[in-house]
Parts: sequence; structure tokens; C-alpha cells
Amino acid sequence: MADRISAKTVGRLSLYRRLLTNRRQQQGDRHVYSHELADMASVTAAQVRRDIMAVGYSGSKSRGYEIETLLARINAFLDSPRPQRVALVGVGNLGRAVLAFFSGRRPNLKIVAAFDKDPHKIGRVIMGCRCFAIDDLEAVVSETGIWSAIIAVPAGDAQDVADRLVRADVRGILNFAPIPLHLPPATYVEDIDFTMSLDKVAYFSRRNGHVVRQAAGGASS
Amino acid sequence: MADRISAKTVGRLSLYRRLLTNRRQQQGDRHVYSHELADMASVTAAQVRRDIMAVGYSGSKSRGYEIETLLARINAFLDSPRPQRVALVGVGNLGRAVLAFFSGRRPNLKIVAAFDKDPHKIGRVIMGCRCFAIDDLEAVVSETGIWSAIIAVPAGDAQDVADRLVRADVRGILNFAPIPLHLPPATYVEDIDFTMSLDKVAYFSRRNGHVVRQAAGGASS
DNA sequence: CGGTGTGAAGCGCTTCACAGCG
DNA sequence: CGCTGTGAAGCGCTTCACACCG
Repeated sequence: MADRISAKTVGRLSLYRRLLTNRRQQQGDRHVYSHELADMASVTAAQVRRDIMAVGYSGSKSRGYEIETLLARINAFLDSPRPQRVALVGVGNLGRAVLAFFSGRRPNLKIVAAFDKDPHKIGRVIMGCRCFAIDDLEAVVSETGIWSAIIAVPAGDAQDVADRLVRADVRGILNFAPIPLHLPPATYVEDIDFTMSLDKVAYFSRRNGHVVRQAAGGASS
Repeated sequence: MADRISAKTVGRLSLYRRLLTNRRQQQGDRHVYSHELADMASVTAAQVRRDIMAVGYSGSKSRGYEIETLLARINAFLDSPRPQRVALVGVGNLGRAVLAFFSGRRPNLKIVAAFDKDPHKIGRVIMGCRCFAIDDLEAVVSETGIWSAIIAVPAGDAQDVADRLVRADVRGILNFAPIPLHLPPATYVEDIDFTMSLDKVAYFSRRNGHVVRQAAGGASS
């Protein structure tokens, strides 16, 4: 399990895990080759091998990787030893969609608290997640031992929310608000920007020409 | 307006446009320096200058960039001359959130048709967008002259939907389904993968240590 | 042979650093 | 002076290509 691993590799490992989990359930395969996993993930075989190297697992030279063991290795690498708790700020359309998406999916990584300023929502349980007043953010986040948060509030409120989260000791943020957050460098921020993404799609749709194999957070195929 | 421009640059241009539009409305500024725009966007000044070079605009050596003109240039570059129409497939929680997010935002880039298999939704108008039966996908998409689409269906249906979209001549796809799509290389795909993004955040939240300034589709700060 | 593991090369994007200009 | 425009350097990630093994 190597030195310091790039965000891109972490992302692909997350993807491999999902693909392998599906495959194990649907077909009963016990082994995969790097080129098979590569096809599933739409990356190259060399890429897969390098990523797997990063988690310190070695496959068999003739039968490829043993799925069970590889999955265990990836889990050990990606997941925290104890279940990790996540906060959601903003329970509008998008917040609810996010809640629905993650609800009951992974026992190890759970959204345990939601925050909103709408008094109608406060105190209710939405998709199995307790909703708090946004004024209680610092208190609840600190007490619950939450390290990661999702921001799904309007652009105008996002920076303020982010500052408060960081003050409450949150170290990583998934930001849906369409503005770049200014935060101390020790905080990890992952942005999901619908407008930017759709603008890219619209732009490259027009370039009828022929395209482009982009990597990463990003685009492909 | 240079040769062939990377997806990353296109993304940042979309961001600059939004930031400048806000700024123009809120403060009455007529000019920006590259380092100001850089701060707003959380990138370097050199990056901003390079991106602006790409759209073929030159600023004044002493007063920086004239906001009005720069915006016009970026719009001309990013937007299609005639309004561009977009389809949405899948009107679940996420689909509705996407619809809400984009509704009425940009006259030049509009979601004009939604598709779902739930008979309750078919024929209705949701967030100002007409909902069709998914069986009519090819017909409606072709007739309406739609080039771009958003996929917000469950993972299991995504590849099939994507194939049908491509058959209906869609050239760019914004894919929310958590599986990589296998499509002809002329199709541009931009993936938004909630699970992968949250896994990254969770992973780097744990690395209390100190981090990391990631670029792009991606993470920062 | 057809796999994996990996040094080395390749490539694209970002940053540096400076000429040139108002 | 301080800013823009830009060649050149730097950097990180991806891919190549091959040694080695079952």
C-alpha cells in the first residue's frame, strides 16, 4: 500500500469496487483479469494494474485477481475502520435526491444528520435522516463526530455554510453549490457543478467533428 | 480563438462566465484583472490568462479585461448560435432536482423534453417541461433536433438509454448513472458519479494529515 | 503463450518567468 | 511600475514495453 495516492486513483478504486461487487453478485466469477476490469471501467489495463498496485495487492500471474480478496483490500484501503458519518446541509430538491440516493446503501458511510433553515423540515425524519435547524450545525456536527459534509444549499449561502462546517472540524466537503469555496488548504473539497458539466456537454455536442477521450472526474468515450 | 480546446478549459470558461455575470450585476465593475478572476475561481492568474487566450480575447495591458466584452466573447465561444435543446431521461428524485435546477436559467440551453416509463408522469408537464413515454424517445429526440441529453435513470437502464440516445443522434451525454457507458468515440460523455465523489471526500477527510490541491472536474482547496 | 508488475517514456495541463506595453 | 501574452520548463498522470512467471 504505497505512499500518497492521487484523488483520481481513489475515484477509480471506488468505481472498481462497485463494478466488482456487481459482478460477483450477478455472475459467480471468482477471478478477473486487469483487461476485463479495464473494459468494465472504460480505462486501460495498465491503469487498472497501477491502481491495484497502489492498494498493495498482487494478483496471480495466470489467473488474474481474486475478486474476493481484491475487494477486501480495496475496502480496507478506502473505508475507515469505524463507520463514517456524513452531514447534509440543505434539504431542497437536490438534498432530498442525494438523501434518497445514498439511503441504506452503505453501512460504513452514512448520512446521519441533515440541516435546513425551513422550520417545516426541522425535527422531521426525511428518508431515515433526522433534520436539524441550521443554527445547530456546529453543535450537532461536533458532538456527532462528523468529518465529511455535503453542501446542497443555494450559491449565496454556500461559503458561509462551508466556513461553519470547517469550524466544526469537518475535513472534507462535497459541494453542489455552483461557486468555488475558499477554505483552508487542509480541507478537501470535491465540486459537482451541474452548470459547468452541462455546458461542457453542450459545447462538445456541437463539435460534431470527432472527439476526444477525456479522463477523470470527467468525461470519456 | 485557438485550435482545439480541452474540456477543462471549457469547464473553467463556463465558471468564469458565471462569476463575471454575478460580479457585473452585484458590483458595477467594468474591468477585471486576471488575478482577481483567478481568486474568484480559485485558480492561478496564469491559468486565467491562458484560458482567455483560448477564446481569442485580449485585455488591456493596464486595465485588465473589459468584463462586458469578455463575457460576449465567452458566450460566443461556448454557446451555440441558435438555442440548444436538451433531453432528460428519468424523472425520479434526481431528474426532478435537475429539472428544477436548470429551469428558466438559460434561454440558450433548455431542457425541452423529459422521458420516463412511469405512466403517471407521461403527458404531464413537470417544472415547465413536457414528459413523454420512454418508448417515444427516438422519435421525439430526432424530431425536436436534440443534440444533448441527461441520463438520470437507474444503473441497470443507463446503457440501454444511452444506446437509444446515440441512435437518435445525440452527441453529448451528461450521465448521472453510476456506471461507465460504452459508446462510440464520437460521443462526448460527462459523468457525475455521486458515490465516487463521496468516497473521495470520505477518504481524504480521514487523511487528517494535510492535503492536496486537486484540479479540475474535481477537487480543490 | 497470456497473464502481472513496473521502469521509463510520453503527453497534456499548469506554472514560471519574462518581454513588452500603457 | 503592474499588467497581459506567451515560450519554455515543470509536473503528474497515463501508457508503453518488456522482464518475469505459471
